[in-house]
Amino acid sequence: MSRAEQLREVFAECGISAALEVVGERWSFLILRGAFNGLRHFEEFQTNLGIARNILSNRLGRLVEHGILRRDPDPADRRKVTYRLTDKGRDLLPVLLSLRQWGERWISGHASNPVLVDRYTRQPIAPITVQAADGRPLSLGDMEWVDRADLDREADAA
Amino acid sequence: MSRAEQLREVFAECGISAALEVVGERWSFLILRGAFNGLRHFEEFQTNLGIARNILSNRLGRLVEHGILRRDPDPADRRKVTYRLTDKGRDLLPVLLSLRQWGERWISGHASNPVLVDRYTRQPIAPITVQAADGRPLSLGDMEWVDRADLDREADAA
DNA sequence: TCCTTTCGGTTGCGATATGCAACCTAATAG
DNA sequence: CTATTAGGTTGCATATCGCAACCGAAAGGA
Repeated sequence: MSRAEQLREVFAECGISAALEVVGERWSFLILRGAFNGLRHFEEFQTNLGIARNILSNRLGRLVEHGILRRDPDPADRRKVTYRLTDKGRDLLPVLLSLRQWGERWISGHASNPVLVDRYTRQPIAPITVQAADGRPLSLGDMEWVDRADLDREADAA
Repeated sequence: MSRAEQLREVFAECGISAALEVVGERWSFLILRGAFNGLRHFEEFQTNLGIARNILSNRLGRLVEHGILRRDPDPADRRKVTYRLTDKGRDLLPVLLSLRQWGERWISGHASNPVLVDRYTRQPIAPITVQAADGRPLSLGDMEWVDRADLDREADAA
């Protein structure tokens, strides 16, 4: 396989493409942010985010389809529908938070409100970093992209 | 300020909105992924990602404008232009990696290739997690959203 | 009971973004 | 001195988006 073919395959099967298929549209992240902040109903999302109703409808539908939100009727009021995060959706938190921290650091220049704190110590959460298996923080210079086949071969040789 | 006004302000000034203004378009993340994987030239991005040339041109321009990529002429061949990550761009790595890990876990179902390893131990990097200031991993139940003013008041009271 | 409001949408329409293919200019290669 | 390569730009068709108006079912109020 040529270098070019290899790269093309890499890009096609990468988890990033897969993830972007599902949450890549402009409003998806903002809807998820809303859900993490406690929004549950259509009208709440609409008025708080300022999103067009048809787009919101479409995005909520997609997120439900992909198992990121669950859609349930509200038992107390049958007009209402509640949207809430599934485990799959909740697992997007590191993505949202790292994006938020980057935006705070490099674009808006200050911490946003509200702050996400450790419930017990009341300390804000730490910046999200890339770490080694043992927990050491890694910077780009400490890391290397390795083809999985090569990595297996290294392991065998050792 | 009403609860609704408060929330609306929260959403408008949030780091996520700021970040999405810059890297929120569909192809931006994929271009950045390419840059992290060593792509440098227009034609490399175009053939490897399969992106339309006009869109690629536009996105590269935007990323350069926002200081995420640097655009330099290639000293060896004056037809060529090299695009490379700035510090601001490199700092997006946690976002890219957490998105990739999520896609691998919940969509494609398997680890992508190539693997990012610790250069010295040859171990793949750890899953990206949310941690407390002291490094303890936190799950959603361990955390709480707090208004910054309230948090300051708590600190004063203590 | 009838009237009004709320909720979660859908529909129509114009503006915007996207993808594709052809074309262009400068620089290099042969 | 011709062909090829690199990095775009242009035109055109299509897809997506945002806005505003509308809708049906369910509550709420008199």
